[in-house]
Amino acid sequence: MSDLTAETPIHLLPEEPTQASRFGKARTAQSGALLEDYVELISDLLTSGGEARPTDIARRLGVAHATAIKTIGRLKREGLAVAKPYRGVFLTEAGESLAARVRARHRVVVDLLLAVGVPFEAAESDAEGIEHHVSDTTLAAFARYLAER
Amino acid sequence: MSDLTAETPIHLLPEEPTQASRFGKARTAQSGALLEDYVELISDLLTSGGEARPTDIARRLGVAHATAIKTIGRLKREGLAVAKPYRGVFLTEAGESLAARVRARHRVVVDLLLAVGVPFEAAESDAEGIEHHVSDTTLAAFARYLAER
DNA sequence: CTCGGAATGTAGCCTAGGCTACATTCTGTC
DNA sequence: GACAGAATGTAGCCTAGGCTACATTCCGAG
Ligand SMILES: [Mn+2]
Ligand SMILES: [Mn+2]
Ligand SMILES: [Mn+2]
Ligand SMILES: [Mn+2]
Repeated sequence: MSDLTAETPIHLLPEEPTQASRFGKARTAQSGALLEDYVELISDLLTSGGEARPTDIARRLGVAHATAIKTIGRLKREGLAVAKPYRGVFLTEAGESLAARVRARHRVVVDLLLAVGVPFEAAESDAEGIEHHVSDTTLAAFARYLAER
Repeated sequence: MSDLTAETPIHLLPEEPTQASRFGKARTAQSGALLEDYVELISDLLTSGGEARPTDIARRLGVAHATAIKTIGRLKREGLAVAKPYRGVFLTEAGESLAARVRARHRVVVDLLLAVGVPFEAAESDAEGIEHHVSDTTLAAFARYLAER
């Protein structure tokens, strides 16, 4: 190749700061993902069974109970949950509020995937990861699409 | 509440093994995300400029150069890239092949987001995280939707 | 040809999030 | 009421992926 760059599309690569900011946002979103899944799950367990025990949380998530307990400790440090030894886990106001938002977003993401033709199990499975990367802007667009469909 | 559970929807919670498997898939997908972004970016840099230097990679990703170099080491260990000291980074067959798949998927995800009404910058930004959680099944559904639209 | 600045590489530190192994506490059954 | 088994908690290990600080190498201007 000599001095072409003629018929190749110009904007193949985004500019550096733009791209760096996109990657940075993805990293930030990912760092909150685990806490989001925990509060959503704890809220579900509290609603459906009245209690959220570390063992149940661990089994639902598919991790060792020690892993769950350690993460519950982080939920407490971040003010999302409270738990006294051997007494189960409960959510703070902040935790409940986060859980509500996370649950609503999860449902919208699944519904959108179904609406564009994704099979049910793939929709539920992929949504578990996708949901954490859906911004408010995108969520609003999804809701609008579902409403106007 | 006494012994109701009457007018509440039955299938609010998925069964344990099902849910655990969904969370597990999300964890697995996440663990490959960084490598995917690296090979896609390296491929872009090689195509557009002929070389992929650690400094450029780091600047594009918004991380310190030492972080990029460490991850490049992991790419080498996993057989996705080759690099001799001070000589830039290149992709193996496996790396190129992964990059091609990742780039194609990235584009489909962005196109689908745009198609359902997500604004451009949100689409590009969210896609950077979402793409890593889109299974082959879901990707196929996206492509079909875009084709039939 | 030299030498200074940029790029590259190395070392070491930190946190998150997995795990196993072991210690402790609780609780339902007899 | 004792006690075995389940649940809970603790300790310690590992890897990934960030970072800063410092050491080394390269290369282009003069
Ligand atoms: Mn999730
Ligand atoms: Mn979810
Ligand atoms: Mn990405
Ligand atoms: Mn991408």
